[in-house]
Amino acid sequence: MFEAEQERIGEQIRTYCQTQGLTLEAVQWNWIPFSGHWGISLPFFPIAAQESRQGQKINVGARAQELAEGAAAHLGLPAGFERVEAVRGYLNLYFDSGAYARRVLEHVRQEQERFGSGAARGEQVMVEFSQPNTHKAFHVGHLRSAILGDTLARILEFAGYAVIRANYPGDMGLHVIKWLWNYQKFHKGEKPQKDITQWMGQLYAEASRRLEENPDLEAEVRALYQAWDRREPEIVALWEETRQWSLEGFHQMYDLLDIRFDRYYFNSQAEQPGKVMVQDLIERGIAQDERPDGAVIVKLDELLGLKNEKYRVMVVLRSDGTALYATEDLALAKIKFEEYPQLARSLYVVDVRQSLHFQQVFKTLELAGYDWAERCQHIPYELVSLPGNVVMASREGTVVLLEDLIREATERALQVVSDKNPDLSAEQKLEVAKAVGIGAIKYPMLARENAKTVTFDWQAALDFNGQASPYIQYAHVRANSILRKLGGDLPELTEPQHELAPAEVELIELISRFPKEVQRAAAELRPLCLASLGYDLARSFSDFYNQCPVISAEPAVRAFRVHLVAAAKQAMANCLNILGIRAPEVM
RNA sequence: GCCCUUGUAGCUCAAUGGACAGAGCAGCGGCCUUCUAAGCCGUUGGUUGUGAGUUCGAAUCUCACCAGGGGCGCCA
Repeated sequence: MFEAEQERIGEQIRTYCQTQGLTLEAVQWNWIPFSGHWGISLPFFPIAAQESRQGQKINVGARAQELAEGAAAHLGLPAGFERVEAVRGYLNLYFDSGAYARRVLEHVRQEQERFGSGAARGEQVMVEFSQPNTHKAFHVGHLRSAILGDTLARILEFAGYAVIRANYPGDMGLHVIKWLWNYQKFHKGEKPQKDITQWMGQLYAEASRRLEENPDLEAEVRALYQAWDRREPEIVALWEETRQWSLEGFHQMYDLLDIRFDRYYFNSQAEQPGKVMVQDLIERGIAQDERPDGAVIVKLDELLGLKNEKYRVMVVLRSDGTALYATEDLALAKIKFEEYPQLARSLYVVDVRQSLHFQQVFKTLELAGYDWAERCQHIPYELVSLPGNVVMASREGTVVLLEDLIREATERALQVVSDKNPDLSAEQKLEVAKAVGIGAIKYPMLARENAKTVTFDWQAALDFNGQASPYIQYAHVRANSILRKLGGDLPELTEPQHELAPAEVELIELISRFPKEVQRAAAELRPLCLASLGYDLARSFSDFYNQCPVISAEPAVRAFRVHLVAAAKQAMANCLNILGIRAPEVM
């Protein structure tokens, strides 16, 4: 937020270093830890070490301190700062706290819900996520891609990118045929009730069970698959109708989760174009057709002349000529860039087990000469497992259905809100329960490194205490409560006339960090940065809330603190919003 | 066999290569005539899997090893 000053001082330090016969490459400012004041810090060890490497016999620590002291003397006291010190090899510059505080709060007041957002970059990014299979249940295991992808899209958008949110449902395959077979034979004419995906999932499980109990029936399923391949109108019509049911079911789910998409691509739509691309690869000698004895493959390591196996061999078409996922992924990538030629990046939020697959697909596209291949990137994430390291799988029956989880979480939240705040209207209570319940589900999936497994257990998921989203929401509500009680417009914002309490200092510091953390989260594609900051903000606000009275404070102090409360509330709201979690006004 | 990934407090997880490795949960002890106790305060808890290396400085980078998870020609 104060880059201009930092840069100017960085220049001065560089000049100072030159007078010492040293070159300072990049000025990397750090935060000053455990200071209780704001400021920026620069270690002089790298420069001292530079001298050491040039053969001078020096004590690096002592020399760093010497240089820091020299730099401090050279700088004097720059405008906007109230103290400069050299400590243990670090140069610390402390902002003029009154001016700094006013500036942060003023900035938030002007930006409001845009606070923390980056300037538009004019760069288009597609984020593909969720990819649910139609004709199947939607369980907690599917949740991570949906939530992670949605939040990444929000982060990128807020950071200044033009984001296209894409979904890619698996709407064809053996699982769909099985479902259709079971429906035709045992459920003809039935229509889904209110929990659509649950019903679809039940029918799928039933189909699997029937086939397992009586394997002879698989001949019927195969026959049906062939009918589909011939595109028999009756089958196609049934597929289209039932697929729509699934999509409606997904839509209900996304609605509950506040997740939306701009564009849907379908598995089935990439099948034929994929086969065309494979034919092209064969003709150009990139793919090898080993049919009828083998499949169509791309020998990636061999083509690249690699000695160690890395990309291995990718099968791009089955020996019977039918398409695989790989076939379709080749086409899908191309379809995306045909539709959006300006895409700077095409991201795939897909679980980590498919890392090799995506490396193969992207490398093959690169070999085929598509210049956009290098703009494709797989964003891997680990799965959601159950305690005891049990992976959720529909077939094993080890799943927690999403409907059940959402219902349970919101019911639990409703109970708590009714208990804590009985005066709210039934409508308000329900709204709060949804915000809290959904937030409690989302937060643990975001406050974790993408590459780390999320272990789902009911107790932790429904625990609304501690480091969880209800804590942040609650802090937001408390801030709102103060503002509501004071009512009316905010007084004029001036520099604080009182000495700021440590809790005020820390809170302002955290608020000021938000814009940078947004950029970092976008650059690293890690929602965790913001999940952590949101929690830190809430904790810091709670601290302030307990130590610094607002309403009962004397007028001058109150005038300043009201603005601090408003800024903190805005920062927490923006942070929650970017995570896809609602910030209620009461709870 | 090859590749990827994880290992931090009893448990779940943090920590832009930087100054004393931090939270939550669980445990124990306190705090509601004071802006919502979904909160706050106090307290207990660590040779960052092991061993080397790079660096002025390593939980973080490199290598080896140990342990868990995942992936490796027609599953998705």
